[in-house]
Amino acid sequence: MKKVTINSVAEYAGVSKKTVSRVLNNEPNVSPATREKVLKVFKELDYTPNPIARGLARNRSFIIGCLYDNPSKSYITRVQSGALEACHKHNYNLLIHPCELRGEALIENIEHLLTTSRLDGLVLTPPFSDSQELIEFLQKKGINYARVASAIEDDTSISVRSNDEQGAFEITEHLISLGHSRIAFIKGHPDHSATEQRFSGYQKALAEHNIAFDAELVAEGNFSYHSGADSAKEILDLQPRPSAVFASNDYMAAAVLKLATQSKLNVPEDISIAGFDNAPIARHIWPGLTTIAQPVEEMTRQAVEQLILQISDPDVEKTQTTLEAKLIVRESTAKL
Amino acid sequence: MKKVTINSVAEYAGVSKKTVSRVLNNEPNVSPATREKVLKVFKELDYTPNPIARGLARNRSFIIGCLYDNPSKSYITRVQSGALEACHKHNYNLLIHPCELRGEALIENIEHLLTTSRLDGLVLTPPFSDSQELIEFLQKKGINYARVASAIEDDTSISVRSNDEQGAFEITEHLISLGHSRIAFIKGHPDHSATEQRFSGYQKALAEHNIAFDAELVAEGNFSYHSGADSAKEILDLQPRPSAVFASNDYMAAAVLKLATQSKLNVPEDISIAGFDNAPIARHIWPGLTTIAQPVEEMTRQAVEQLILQISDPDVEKTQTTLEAKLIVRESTAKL
DNA sequence: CGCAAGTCTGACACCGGTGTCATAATGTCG
DNA sequence: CGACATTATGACACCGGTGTCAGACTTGCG
Repeated sequence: MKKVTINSVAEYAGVSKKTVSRVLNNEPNVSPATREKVLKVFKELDYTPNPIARGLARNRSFIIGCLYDNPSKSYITRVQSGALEACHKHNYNLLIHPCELRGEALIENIEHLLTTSRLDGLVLTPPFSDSQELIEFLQKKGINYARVASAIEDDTSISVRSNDEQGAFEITEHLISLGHSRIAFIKGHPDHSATEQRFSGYQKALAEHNIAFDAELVAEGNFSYHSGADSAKEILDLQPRPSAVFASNDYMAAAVLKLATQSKLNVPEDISIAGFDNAPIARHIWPGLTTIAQPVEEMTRQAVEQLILQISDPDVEKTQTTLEAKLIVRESTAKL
Repeated sequence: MKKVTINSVAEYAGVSKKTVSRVLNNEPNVSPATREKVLKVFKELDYTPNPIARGLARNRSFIIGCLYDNPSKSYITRVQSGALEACHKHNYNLLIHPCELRGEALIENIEHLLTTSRLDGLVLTPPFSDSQELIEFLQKKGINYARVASAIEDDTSISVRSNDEQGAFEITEHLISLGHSRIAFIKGHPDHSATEQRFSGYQKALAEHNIAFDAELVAEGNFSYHSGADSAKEILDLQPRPSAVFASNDYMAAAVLKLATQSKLNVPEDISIAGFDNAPIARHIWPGLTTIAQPVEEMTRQAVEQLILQISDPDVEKTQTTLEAKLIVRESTAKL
């Protein structure tokens, strides 16, 4: 099968390759007759323009890279789905690149990524959106990027986040309003800025309602189901047992629920459980988890939209947006 | 910031750009002194080769595309993870492209994908790995591809699958060995070849043990949690109620479990439930689901390995591989 | 020492498109 | 109908690399 290039099309149609290029890009100043003729040749020869050549000439790849290092599969797919929506709308594609924040080779890794594929921009999801080192590197290299769900204030980059502190405040307040005062808390991964935000919301709600903060009730997790299971063990063994548990995400909350159920505790009669994120698992288990719905897709979608805007016009102002999180009450929390 | 190209490096180092290119690609026939000199200039100017220009000259993008249309997030992330492992090993990157099999615009969609990004190859996951139309299109276009988890026999393409029929047979036999004979079955999505395979394994196990097949016990699902919930309703209302349910994947099984628990049935005492896939949810809920572990990552990894081999040497033979599925017994199934 | 073989290097075309600019063809208007 | 604006088209350089090939410079060996 012979390759069909713009040259063969031009020759076959009896026009210059520039004219073919004009038809290809719907540029003006081509007579209808010529345009028709060229379009017919496209069909006849089954011509497909070469995106690489195009990219070289325009210095664009129309590919956005998505960086993540996150144990939650559902978070990742939600991020991807939001990013893809924005990409496809603007004829971009999405390349995914999971890697480890802690690997000392992070910068090398990203450098290698940029050497093997030219990317027009990068979406940084937690914990990368919080990595000062990475951000400085990208700025030095002049790579466009957008930060998703980072609490770091920085008006020199595009950033879309949701109000984690407020969400954590609300769900803690929800538990308090049900009569709970002995509320355990499971923290997230220390590299994520959301971890501090959620913890702070929990503490503020306690303070607001004059409940003394008790460090004994706080367990260290890292957002993974497994870490939730470990923390659950600690918490359920406390004397007296807390009447409610607020885990920093739904996976850890699901782990608490599983262990509680295994231990013959009834949820929510014996203990209330709340999560965060509104991951699919929150409604796939029984009882369904009371949680905070974070607009992950929407955050990522907006971030990528902004990023693409930025790519096509570097002078556009870089905006910072904060979206609202929403309390979702299901069956896992009840009156004390 | 001025762009650093191979030309500026060559000029600065006082050599030809071809020599720079040689150093870049570790080609022989460069004197150690020259090589050192050029490498030093790389550092000094902070030079990064342009992957697009490279791609144009070599007619390669070093990007593999991954096609999917699957409601299961965990399946998708497992596919991605296997594909990424193989890609990174060979310095390829992965571009993801979810799209709808049923959209009448499938071919156009893929054509557009190939027009916007030049991909060196495509991994087809179910249901695309079963789409004759797509496969013919790719062959016509001369695009390399590999098929994952398709039951279609076709020795002209790379294919890696697991033995779904055998897996379904084993899990059904497991239920039978526990004393169950009234075993309900929830089918998967009709577009996936696995659906027929699993159904057939179920039927064969029944036949093997002289249990009459009863069409009333079969519900139509589509692999989604939601469809599982609908089917669960039908099944739990049957008179007499089946003593076991085998759902074609874990999401649908989880839906059955949730509805059963809500209906005050004890699992597995009152009803046994089995799934398929060993998705994370199978061990995140209580009781844990008895299921079949499919080596999804490994299948995809092998498929992409083969695909990359194919890309670098078109004469390599296209292989078909079948991997084993494995029964995992958890708490959701018990003696009648 | 002389010649063949091997090592290094650069000139130049090429990959398949796009941007710039000159020029030809056509249209407008007094 | 001539002067001028507008539209249509192509020649050519260019994007930033790689492949081919020729020529200069070393080396080995009879």
